[in-house]
Amino acid sequence: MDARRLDDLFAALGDPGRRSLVETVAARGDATATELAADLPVTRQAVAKQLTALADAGLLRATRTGRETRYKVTPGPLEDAVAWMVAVGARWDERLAALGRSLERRR
Amino acid sequence: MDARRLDDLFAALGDPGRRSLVETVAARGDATATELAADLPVTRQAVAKQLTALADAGLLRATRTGRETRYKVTPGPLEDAVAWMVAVGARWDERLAALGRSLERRR
DNA sequence: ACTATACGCAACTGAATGGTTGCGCGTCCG
DNA sequence: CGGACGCGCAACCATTCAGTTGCGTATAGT
Repeated sequence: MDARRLDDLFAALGDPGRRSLVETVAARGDATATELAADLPVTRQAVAKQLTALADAGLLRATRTGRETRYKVTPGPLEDAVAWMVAVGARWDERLAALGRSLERRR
Repeated sequence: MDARRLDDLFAALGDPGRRSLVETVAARGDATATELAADLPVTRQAVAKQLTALADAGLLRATRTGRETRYKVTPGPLEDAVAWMVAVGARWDERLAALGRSLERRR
């Protein structure tokens, strides 16, 4: 488990605004910075910054086609985060332990 | 799912130092601020602040006995975080979807 | 009783960060 | 070709926050 990657991942998820962005992108399937900014009280650049941060964390993937760059969800890193939580909490929580076994089985 | 609680939770987990603290407490079973600060290049107050932040997020529970307050892990909130990740990523990742089904079954 | 220990609270400082504005560059379309 | 659209980069500002120092208080041990 790469600790450095987990750092970026959790830090990215730590901000409510960024987490909300991930939710919206997930709901839409994909989206651009300007599209997302249209429904938010912030500028496009602010959203773009957050999106690049999320992309750096591995949560989103940017694909530039023509003059627009679309972002979509790449849920792989979420598994690492889940794995960390299970590793920490399994000892004290039976449901997390069960989840850990389920995760292990699927590997 | 309480969004407010998730905010505190992810924000608490977002800091590498704090996450490391959770790991150490989990490994020891329980610990005090001074104990943890002894192995770290920071002061006790710094650690104490982080511990109270983690306690506010619901990840740790403080128990004062005599003149010392011991912290231990309360993994319940981690399930909420896992649930959020599953909700976001299940559509794009079969393993997360499977995890979601497993989580649902256990409810 | 006296000292050492362990803690919490408050004020301060420096760094990180979210947001803004301004600008320049590539891309689509009339 | 020329204007509009979409994006990224850079500088700047305000806020937040982690960490420190200092102090007061309660508990444990001698």
